[in-house]
Amino acid sequence: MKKPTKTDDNITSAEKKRATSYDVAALAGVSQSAVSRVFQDGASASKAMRERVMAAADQLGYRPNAIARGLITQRSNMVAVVISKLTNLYYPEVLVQLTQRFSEQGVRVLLFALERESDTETVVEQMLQYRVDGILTAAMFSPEQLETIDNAHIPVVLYNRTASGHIVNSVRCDQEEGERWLVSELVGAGHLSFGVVEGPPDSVVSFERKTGALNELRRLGIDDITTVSGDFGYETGRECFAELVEKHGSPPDAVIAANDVMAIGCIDEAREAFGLDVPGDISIVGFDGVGPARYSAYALTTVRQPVQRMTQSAASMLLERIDNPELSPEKRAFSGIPIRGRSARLADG
Amino acid sequence: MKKPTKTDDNITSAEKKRATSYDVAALAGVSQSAVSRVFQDGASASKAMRERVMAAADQLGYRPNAIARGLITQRSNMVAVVISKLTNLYYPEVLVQLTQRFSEQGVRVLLFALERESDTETVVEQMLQYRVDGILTAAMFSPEQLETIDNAHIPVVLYNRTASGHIVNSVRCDQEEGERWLVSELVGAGHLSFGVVEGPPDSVVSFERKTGALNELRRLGIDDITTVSGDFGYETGRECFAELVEKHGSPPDAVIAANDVMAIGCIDEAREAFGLDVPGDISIVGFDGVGPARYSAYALTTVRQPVQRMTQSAASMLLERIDNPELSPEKRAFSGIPIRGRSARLADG
DNA sequence: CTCCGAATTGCATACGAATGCAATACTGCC
DNA sequence: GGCAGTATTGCATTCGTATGCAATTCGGAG
Repeated sequence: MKKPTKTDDNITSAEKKRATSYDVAALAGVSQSAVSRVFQDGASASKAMRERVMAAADQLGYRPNAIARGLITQRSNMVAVVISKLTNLYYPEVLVQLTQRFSEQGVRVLLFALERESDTETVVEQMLQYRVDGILTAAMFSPEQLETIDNAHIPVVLYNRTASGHIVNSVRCDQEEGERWLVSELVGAGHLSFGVVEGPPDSVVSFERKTGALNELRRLGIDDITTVSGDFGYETGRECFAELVEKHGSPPDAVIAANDVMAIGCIDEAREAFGLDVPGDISIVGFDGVGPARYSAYALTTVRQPVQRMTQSAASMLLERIDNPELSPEKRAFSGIPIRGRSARLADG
Repeated sequence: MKKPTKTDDNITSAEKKRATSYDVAALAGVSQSAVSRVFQDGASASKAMRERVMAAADQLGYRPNAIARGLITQRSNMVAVVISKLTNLYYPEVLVQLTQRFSEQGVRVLLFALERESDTETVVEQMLQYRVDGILTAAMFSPEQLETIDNAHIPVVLYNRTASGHIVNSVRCDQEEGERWLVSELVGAGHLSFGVVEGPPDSVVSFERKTGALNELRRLGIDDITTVSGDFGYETGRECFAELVEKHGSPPDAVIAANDVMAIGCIDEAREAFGLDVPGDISIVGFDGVGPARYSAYALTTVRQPVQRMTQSAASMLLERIDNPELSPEKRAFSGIPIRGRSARLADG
């Protein structure tokens, strides 16, 4: 043990101000650059130096200021993640996974939560001001906004949506394919009249699912189709079912809901308000494969998104683009996983 | 219109480098400080100046660098929000609301998602490095970690947990009170044997709920109590119920689950695997009042957390502490809202 | 027209760390 | 022991914005 430098107040840990690299340098009797180098990975520093600096550092409770570092390195090590509240009830799960993926790579997540998918007004400005290294969004940006982001040379990955007329990276679940499977199974099992419950108008996911279902239905020669729309929530799921029955005059043979939660709403309404047996009297299917879809009171027939693989893919796609900005745009589509539940009568076993 | 400064390449928008306040200043023919002042709220700038600067600014696609600003003002305008994956299925909702609350106040959210509640190792270090202005956590920090944060003079608000032996701000739902209500109603309706399903061992919420329930049960003279534990998830809810029946020898009169999702699991297992009628043969209650609790296949009897008010309160509590660090610690407890569902036979109507 | 006070504006510096370059300390080898 | 070559270290500058202080301008009153 050596005596502390001349005027040391001997304060246990940081008391007055946050310690800076200069403070550490002074205490350790080295230069500021030395301190900086000790706290980096590939920098050259002797063992002795490293020890002296570290000792001084934790005596002062020093830790590098990521803000200052970001300023000089032009790298904030932050990515923006955008979600919208009503986009879909299952996004929270996606969000947690994404955050963990980024964390593993030493990248922090700056979260932006929108009320509705189209509330992207100020968000872009915020992201750019914070100089995020990349953007991962599960909400729709306008072409102008994408243009703005492009000009700032910030890589973007769209999650479950694809830009209209703008070349951009995306990771998505193939909604159309999933709907085709659902429809073909239902039609194959003899269902002739259909109800389609779509989601909020500004949801791309809902649009794709509805379109996928309708196209396949028409292709198979089905034209007894009634359409209503909700907001992806349970309550509107129930309301939609009632509305569907009213519009159609009687319950259709099958209902295709834009997501699981609305499908569950439909099932409850069908059973409770109309005394129908599901799937005896009517088949009801959803999409997503979220937790509640597995509850055995529903045991939904649905298409599960491979969330693990999708988030993994999205995170690494973005990180790759950050490290290598010249990579050309890429679209990755994952097939959904067909789940034969007990909420619909399907063709085979 | 005046001629552009001598060597102007006349690039439409930001092309090469991000424009800085100096670039704007040069183009507008003013000083850098003038630009800085125009982009602040309470700064003095003449109308003429403001216009010239703004014109130059959006010609260059300039936007202030929040990183640099943070460095000089010692304010990052970011708060850290910590959640853990398994803490509770209902947290995603909390998270979205919190983020919106902070956004409204011009504060950005840096998100940290833990695998389990006790994985707080590196998180504290990260938060301090990024110089967040405040911390809102729904995961447990150790006393040492709280100490570290304290030394850095960063205000903290705990969400639904309270520190052991460390004075700190918190916003929580009164779990004990809620459990007391559930228990007294059940006992009042004549239930004599109880099963208690607790959550993961490192969950404070689970601990409080279990303790609250057990204390009240004992106070009312009930001692036929069987305890098992799950992880807050649906699957373990089902397993727990089976385990409960096995340990007890027969189904108890009532089951108190530490959260709604496990309660739902119990209901499904009771009905499907044991052919029991809920609530005819057995009463099952949960806690949280999340979405699926309302699904009419379950219509859980539960205690709903006033999420709106809690998030609102937590956000403003933290923001107050940021603006005024000297505010003394405060604990706010919100009563849960009793929900008389159809999953339990209660005393009165 | 002159002078005073208030409002603007510019100058210079600070925030905290990273890094190119030059100086210095080591290492091994002959 | 001397020398070439490499590994450490320090110096000085940079990132982009905010702000105290001094200089300047402006407005109006006398």
